Amino acid sequence: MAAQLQNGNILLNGKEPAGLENNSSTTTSRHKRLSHPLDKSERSLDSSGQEGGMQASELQKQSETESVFLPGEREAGISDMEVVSAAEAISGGPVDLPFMGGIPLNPGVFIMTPAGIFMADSALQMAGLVEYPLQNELASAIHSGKKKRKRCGMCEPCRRRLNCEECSSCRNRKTGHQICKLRKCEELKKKPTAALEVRGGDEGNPSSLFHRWSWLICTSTPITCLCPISPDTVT
DNA sequence: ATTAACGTGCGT
DNA sequence: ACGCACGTTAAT
Ligand SMILES: [Zn+2]
Ligand SMILES: [Zn+2]
Repeated sequence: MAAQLQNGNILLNGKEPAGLENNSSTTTSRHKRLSHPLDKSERSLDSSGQEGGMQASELQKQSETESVFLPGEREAGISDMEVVSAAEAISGGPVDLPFMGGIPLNPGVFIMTPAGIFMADSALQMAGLVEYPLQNELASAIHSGKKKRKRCGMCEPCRRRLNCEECSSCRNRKTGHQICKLRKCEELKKKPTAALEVRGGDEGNPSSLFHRWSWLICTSTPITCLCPISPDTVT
């Protein structure tokens, strides 16, 4: 039973058990190609006898995830992605969005949607107003060449919840150790350095989550939140 | 202990 | 440049 507020595990966007980076001199995965290049079949043989596919949590997510109340506007070919973040967060469902984790929840945030008013752990994150501070935190770490980056959780690939099971990554999961190509975070695709800068641009994009949601998001000030919306404020 | 998946280097 | 295999880290 851990389903209750996964994002509640406030890691604090700050320090983790600091001072642990002095083990090996290896930057990360110093690996060598010592094996013969032609032993693929051999590798596939090692099957741990524990694959079958996804595990409980994955399956669970599949079943739930139907409630969508976001302003439809992009419902063309939604397979198993798009909109969900808010729905799940609100419904108290399983929230696996990484950008929700490790963030000091802002208790005083309300979100108004055509479906009603809700309170979110952090509407800002939901709206993509604020980028993952965790990532920012890691920025320095990245520069210093350490620690693995985490998926942003907001890009389209990140929002997919099912492995396609057909891409090379899925097919070679055993040996490849890579996430499904269709689920590979756009952010992680960028070079670590590039990911640090730029980003954002959301504020300028009219079709961004920001513009789509900013009008109904009241920051701070809980209860007294009177959505400051005037007919002419909305674009 | 297991599982997921990032980072890296080599072969192509 | 790209894909693959593997070491390794982070989370369960
Ligand atoms: Zn796939
Ligand atoms: Zn992403």
